[in-house]
Amino acid sequence: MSILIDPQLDLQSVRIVRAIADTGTITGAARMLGYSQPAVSQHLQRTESRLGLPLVTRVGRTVRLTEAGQVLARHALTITSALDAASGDLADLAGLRTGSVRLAAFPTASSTIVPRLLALMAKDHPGILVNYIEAQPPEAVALLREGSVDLAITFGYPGDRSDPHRESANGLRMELLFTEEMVVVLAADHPLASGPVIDVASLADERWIAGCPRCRGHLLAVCELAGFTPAIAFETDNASAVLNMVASGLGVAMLPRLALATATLPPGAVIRAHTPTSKRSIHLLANEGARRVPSLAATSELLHGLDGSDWGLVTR
Amino acid sequence: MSILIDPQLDLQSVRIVRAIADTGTITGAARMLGYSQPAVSQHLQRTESRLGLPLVTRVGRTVRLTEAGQVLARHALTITSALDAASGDLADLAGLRTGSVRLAAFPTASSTIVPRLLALMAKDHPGILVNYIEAQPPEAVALLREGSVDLAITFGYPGDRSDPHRESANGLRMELLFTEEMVVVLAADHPLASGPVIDVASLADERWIAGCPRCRGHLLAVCELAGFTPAIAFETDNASAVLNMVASGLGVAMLPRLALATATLPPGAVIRAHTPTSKRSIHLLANEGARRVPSLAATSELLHGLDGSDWGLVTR
DNA sequence: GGAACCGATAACATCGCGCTATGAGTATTC
DNA sequence: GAATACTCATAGCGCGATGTTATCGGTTCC
Repeated sequence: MSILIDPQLDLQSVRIVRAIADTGTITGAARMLGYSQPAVSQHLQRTESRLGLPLVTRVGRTVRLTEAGQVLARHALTITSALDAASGDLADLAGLRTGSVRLAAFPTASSTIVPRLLALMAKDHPGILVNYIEAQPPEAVALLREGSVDLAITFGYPGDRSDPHRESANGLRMELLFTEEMVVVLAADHPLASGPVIDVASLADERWIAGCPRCRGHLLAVCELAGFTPAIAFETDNASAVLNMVASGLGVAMLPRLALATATLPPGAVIRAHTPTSKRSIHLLANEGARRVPSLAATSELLHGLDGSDWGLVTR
Repeated sequence: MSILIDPQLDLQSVRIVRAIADTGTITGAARMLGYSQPAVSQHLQRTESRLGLPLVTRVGRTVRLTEAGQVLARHALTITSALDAASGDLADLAGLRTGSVRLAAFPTASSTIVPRLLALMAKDHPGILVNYIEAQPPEAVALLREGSVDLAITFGYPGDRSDPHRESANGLRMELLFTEEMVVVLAADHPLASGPVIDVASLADERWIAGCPRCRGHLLAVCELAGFTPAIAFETDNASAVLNMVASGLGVAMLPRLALATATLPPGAVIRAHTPTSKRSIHLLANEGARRVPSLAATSELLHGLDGSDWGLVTR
């Protein structure tokens, strides 16, 4: 289990001895390795003095391996093939022939963005294994920070003061993947459902159904801007539940467009734009330096190229 | 079969990544490897930029291996153990636990010096394999020159102009092992057999039995010095044959003392010193640089320590 | 909020390691 | 047997890789 390698035995020596074994001359070895003849000659002498053993003896005008040289030459193949195997594996990683990506994304993405990504990955880079974990943005960031995950897909709201650009510092890099509009969900028989666009202020007296904590935070911010504090009657991060509660007349809600792609809109609910309009952005978070890891760079590139317009996502 | 190793992957990187995998921090890795923390940090950055792949990511105040880093760490054990195996084998050679010696010696030594040497080698360095070839001095030198043999035990005569010191140039090294006297062999009933010392000149009219070519050359030189040219009736390099021929009254002979150790003196022959006295020397020849090869140095040392006085050899 | 720990960076010194030019010894050639 | 060509060794040189210490920013823990 000793990690101590004899510092007196370096790769160059092994390569040189092997080349001499192959060609029979120092000059030939030098040519094979792309060095000048004196370079090989001197290196050999240095190695011999380090080892305290001659590796070659002069015979005639050429050179012949001593017993020690022959021993080294015999080991050379093993050593070089072990190194070749290692650098081959590294080349596979660099060439995207192998590799793995550990990805975290928020729940709504699990049934929209992520499946589409995985299909693309399987097609373009079949050798790369993707490991997916569902996590809300804060947890996803934590996983990223502790190194349990390589990439995190998160969302954020413009005024959000918890992650927008503060994450880009501290070694984390944030890239914008999509933006999407928030929409208001009303019961189909709601009086305001007749108009195409709804003033949020006109919903001041409604009962609200809120989503996840961060979504609730955004709702509060929007309503505050409109001059009121919403009465939140229910909370659930299940979009389908929200839609059905609205359809049942339990209240109104504000959802991102993407959430609507995960659930079928029940007959009793309608979707409307609102003013002042509000948006949500979807980010890709990665450790600084992920760009240099081929598998992560490839995943990132595919994500950036993804078309989410059928879900109401805007690429930019 | 490519010998080309990715020059972008060096041992240091492998060691560092492995140390980081073990300790979890760069500082710890630096301590483990005996470097300063910035050294490891910078080396890591260089390697990453060479590879085009990050190997670590900062997490909290420590550091974590990326997938590439983990791959490299997994390979690290294989690579280091391959190197450890190589340097272990080299250490065995250096420590005389393994190794081989290819030895050539002249025929008479085969049944005298060499067996004694082999016994000592087996006792002192049981891990070292000795490969022995019998060869007359000229052939032994040729074998040495062409690299087929590591050590050669030869003999030479003082006036011999073929190998005494000319060999010490040209990359061959010659060391004196023993000297021995030449003796005259007479039939027991020979008139001169009664005296203890024989004047060579008094043997001018005898028929001579000569040995190997070089021995014959020496005989000619000695006789020339005594003022005559010997009549050579027979030639054989088999000492036992010579002795029996002399015992049968076919002639007289001059043999080295060592030759007498290889054959029992038949009753009909006697040995006498002669004047002017002549000597033969026994050498160890080796390629320059053999002193630095442990197995050859050990063999040489045992040879120099050998006691051949019971064969009439003089150590010096 | 302060102390301790970790990693990154800056500035700097050194020496490993490559190069070219050249010399000495060996094999091949006519 | 001299001329030629080839191989290895040496000298001299330059540069860049790879260490070092000092210091700073950021994180964790009490």
